[in-house]
Amino acid sequence: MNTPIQSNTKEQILNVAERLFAERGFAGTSLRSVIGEAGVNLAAVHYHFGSKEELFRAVVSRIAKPVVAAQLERLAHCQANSEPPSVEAILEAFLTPPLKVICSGGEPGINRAQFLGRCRTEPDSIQTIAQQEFEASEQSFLDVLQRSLPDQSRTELSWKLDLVIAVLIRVATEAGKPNALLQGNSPEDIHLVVSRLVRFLASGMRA
Amino acid sequence: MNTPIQSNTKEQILNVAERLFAERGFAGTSLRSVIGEAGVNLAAVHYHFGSKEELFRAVVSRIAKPVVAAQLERLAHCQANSEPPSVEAILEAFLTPPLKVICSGGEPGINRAQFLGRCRTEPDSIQTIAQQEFEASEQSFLDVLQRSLPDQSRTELSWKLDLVIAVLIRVATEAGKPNALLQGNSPEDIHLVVSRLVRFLASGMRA
DNA sequence: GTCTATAATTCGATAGAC
DNA sequence: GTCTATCGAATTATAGAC
Repeated sequence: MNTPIQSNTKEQILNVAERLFAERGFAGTSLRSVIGEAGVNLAAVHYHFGSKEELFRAVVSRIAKPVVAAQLERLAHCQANSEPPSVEAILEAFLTPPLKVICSGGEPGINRAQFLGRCRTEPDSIQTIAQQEFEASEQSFLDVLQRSLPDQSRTELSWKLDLVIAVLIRVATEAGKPNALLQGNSPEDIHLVVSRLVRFLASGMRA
Repeated sequence: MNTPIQSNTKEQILNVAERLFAERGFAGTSLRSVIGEAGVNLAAVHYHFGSKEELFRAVVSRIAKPVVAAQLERLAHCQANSEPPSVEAILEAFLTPPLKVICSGGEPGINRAQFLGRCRTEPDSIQTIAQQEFEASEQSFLDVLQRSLPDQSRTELSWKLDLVIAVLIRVATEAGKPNALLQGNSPEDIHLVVSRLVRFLASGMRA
């Protein structure tokens, strides 16, 4: 069984890049600072990722992929129960996966939350990269929301979902801090927080 | 009249620091990059502000002071009309001043919005500095909210107000972009956006 | 004082040996 | 896959003409 051992260089770079991007932002993080802490060669970054932007995209993608998959699965599940689903069910499907993934990671989890928050204050060219990774999910949720709230324009639902995401990211970034909404990372903790957020947001979506 | 002319060195440093902190974050901004663009000596920073952290606080403070003052004035005004005021009136008093200040500045206004967004993704030690500058206002609004919504615990109102701020900052940061909620900066634009946000948030505050 | 030319640095990216 | 060496672009600093 000569299964080629996956070098840990790639993952090492991703781990350091995730933390440094979270701490210093995209422009503030040089590739040389990443390879320094990761203990790898500069050329390895370009070999594995191609460019700094693609490295950034890979960091986003590693976070986004399981989240988006879980969101779409939950969305399909609640559509199977009723079509269109209630606003509450849609919000629950949207909010639960990111909170689960981000909270179940300990120290790296905090980095990921901070990283996602950072993405939204980056210049447009970078913010777009992050946006693209979550776009498929957001469009699907917008489609279902549109059917659940047919009286509202796409534009209106669009900025409302954007504000839902702002709330979600704030909760994730603050997780674990004193007085934060989200303290532990047990399924019960997450379920409680999601139901509170749904109550906080659902009527605003309808308004 | 030997009134000492206020050197513009201090303001110059503040202007450049505001922009660089917004673009690169606290850690990503070196004092040398600030003094470089400001055209002043490194020692001037320590003379006027004492340290990099205090410079950061000064930048926050310059943004926060007029915003907080206007918020408290509006809060007092709506308390004069009815005590306790409605949730809608409280939210309107809270949201209007920052949107006005941030939107009426052109290019620097965008910097300020981005800066405030950045603050919330900084490490705790830095985030705390920003928090302190807005604390007086937030406490006052929490007090009034508490009387307006006596059934909810302080803790509950606290995280809800925190999410209101997350929404506010998102709207400010996105201002002017395509599909953004806030496009222009006329009083009518701002009033329309505030009323939409109040509708989006008010029922969630009560839930 | 202001402007231009250029030297020095930093950074992302690539080629080629191993 | 990893390394050394180097390129080209962008930025910053300095020198010198006017």
